[in-house]
Amino acid sequence: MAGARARIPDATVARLPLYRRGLLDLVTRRVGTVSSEQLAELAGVNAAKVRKDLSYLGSYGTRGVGYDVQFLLFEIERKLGLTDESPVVIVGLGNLGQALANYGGFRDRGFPIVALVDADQAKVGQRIGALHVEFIDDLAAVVADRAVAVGIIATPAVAAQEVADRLVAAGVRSILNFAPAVISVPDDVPLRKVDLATELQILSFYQQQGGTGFRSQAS
Amino acid sequence: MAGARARIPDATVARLPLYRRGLLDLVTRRVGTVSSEQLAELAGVNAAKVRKDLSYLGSYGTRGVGYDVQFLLFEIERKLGLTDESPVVIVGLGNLGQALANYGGFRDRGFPIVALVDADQAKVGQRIGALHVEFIDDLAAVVADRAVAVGIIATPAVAAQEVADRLVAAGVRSILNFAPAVISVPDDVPLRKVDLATELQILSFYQQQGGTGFRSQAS
DNA sequence: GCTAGCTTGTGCACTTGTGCACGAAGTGCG
DNA sequence: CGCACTTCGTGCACAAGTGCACAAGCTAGC
Repeated sequence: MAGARARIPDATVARLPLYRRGLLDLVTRRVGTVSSEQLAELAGVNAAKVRKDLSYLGSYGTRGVGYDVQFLLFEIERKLGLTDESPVVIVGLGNLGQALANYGGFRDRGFPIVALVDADQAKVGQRIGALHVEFIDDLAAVVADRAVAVGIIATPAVAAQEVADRLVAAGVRSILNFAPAVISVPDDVPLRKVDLATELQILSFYQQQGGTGFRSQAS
Repeated sequence: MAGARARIPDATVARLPLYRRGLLDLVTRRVGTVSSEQLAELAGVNAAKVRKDLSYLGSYGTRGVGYDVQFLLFEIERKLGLTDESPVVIVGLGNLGQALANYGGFRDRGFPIVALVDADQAKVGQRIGALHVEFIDDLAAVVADRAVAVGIIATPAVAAQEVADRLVAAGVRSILNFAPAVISVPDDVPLRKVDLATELQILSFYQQQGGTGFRSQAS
């Protein structure tokens, strides 16, 4: 019974990309089926959790056999909404923004970067990778023309909220914030924050405490 | 009653850097005391959570008044182990590694990057920012000489585990992994993983579900 | 000193997440 | 066919995290 399952828990959603990566690995290795045990190994979690997580998607496994790699991969991608590409705009092209612009990992996984914008006229026109930097006032036009779905904020903290407002106004549907600032957006715009220094500080705590605690994970 | 409090919950540890950032903000604005309400606003969480989190550190507030900004900041930094700098080595200088090397946010927050290493001889000697790239076989010497405490893995996925092993062998005390791979390290080496594409996939899910879910946060 | 007004610290109930343990269901061999 | 074996799906108990609500404690004004 697949249709109309209960809501997928947040913790499970956060793990689906891990399973997806493991499955992609198996696909390239021409593996046809996988057990919860093996997938758990690949994703770095325990087998019971894998089975429970996957059961939220539907009953896609076969007892005594395991999960069909291709099919499961497809179902996970469908649930994650990765069937179509989601064009991305990066706002702010300091060091971090430039790096993200050059980082191939996004395009490979269905999130092509289609525009770069900055508020600094000195940066406008500059070429980074295959794109050139555009002026932030053109954001609305850029988003509309290229069907941009995701906005990445890589500006200094002080500019983050204003950029977020402009991204939302321009019609971007979700936002990933790298600026070390708390920003607020309407409830219907999913927002996530990544702060590299925060990660180091958390590591520092556990290291000081003498090791163990919070094995792996993040995101 | 400050001494020998119970263990600090993981969820609280993950928020301490947020409070710290808010407090730094207040310091520059010359604010002397702060209420849980205000700090909650700055950190993007609710006030009850702030109070409970801070109570794990000890009873550092004053009823009717709030928390002393300077003092609280100091206590949080002490608990996070940020009293001394933690030198960082970056392994792997592709796009992401180079970006991280140029990103000033680490040094500013007590994590100076003191070495860059790569397995590719063509990259060795190349200058990035104030540093030049060194060969990975010299890792142990580099770590020992410059008291490196943290290793950042920014290599392709296939190399991640081997690099992790070498970092641990060289004496690095904690690891931040940007490679899209699950790696394992000894229990006494704190490990965190950041995967940028994972974040986008999670956003994609909530966006597809029609907005709400998992407001802010990450890390 | 006393009262009015804040703000902290925490007990408690509730929600979410985790993982064991086991029944259900499928495979394959003799 | 029947049996041994594998592996999923899930009920259940426990652990962790959250947030309300309120008593305790502090300040300030008179």
